[in-house]
Amino acid sequence: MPQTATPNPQQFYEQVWQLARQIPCGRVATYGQLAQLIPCPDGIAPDEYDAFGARWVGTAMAACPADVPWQRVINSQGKISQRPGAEKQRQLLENEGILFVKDKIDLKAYQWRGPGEEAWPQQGRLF
DNA sequence: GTTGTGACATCGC
DNA sequence: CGCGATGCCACAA
Repeated sequence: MPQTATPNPQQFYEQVWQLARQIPCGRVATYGQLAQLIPCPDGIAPDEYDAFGARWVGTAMAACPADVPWQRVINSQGKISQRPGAEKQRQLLENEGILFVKDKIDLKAYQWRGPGEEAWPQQGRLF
């Protein structure tokens, strides 16, 4: 008899953080992408999770520890979400080798595919 | 126990 | 292509 929608919300948060830590340098991931990479919690409908899981990721990232590269997590628009220090985040991403085009980055080239891509054949540098 | 807000994504105009 | 409005859950006061 489920009383709460998410039995272990905090565990879900740890999943997000752990997944964010696996993002290699020079790569970025979207909130929706992380949400899809994480299995939907027990008792949650897949469609519901797919629809709003991204928001839980955002909430989780809102309280992410310092060892999490939150800077590599952006929205599905390929832009940096509205948050204090957004400009600094852009600098950090540029420092990793990510090129910004009109405040946007090419997710098609920089979006992280998922666990397993962390080990790139060449020192993780694209060019 | 209730109310308000949020580091998103999607659809419509 | 840009902007506005919508919907879920979780957390803090």
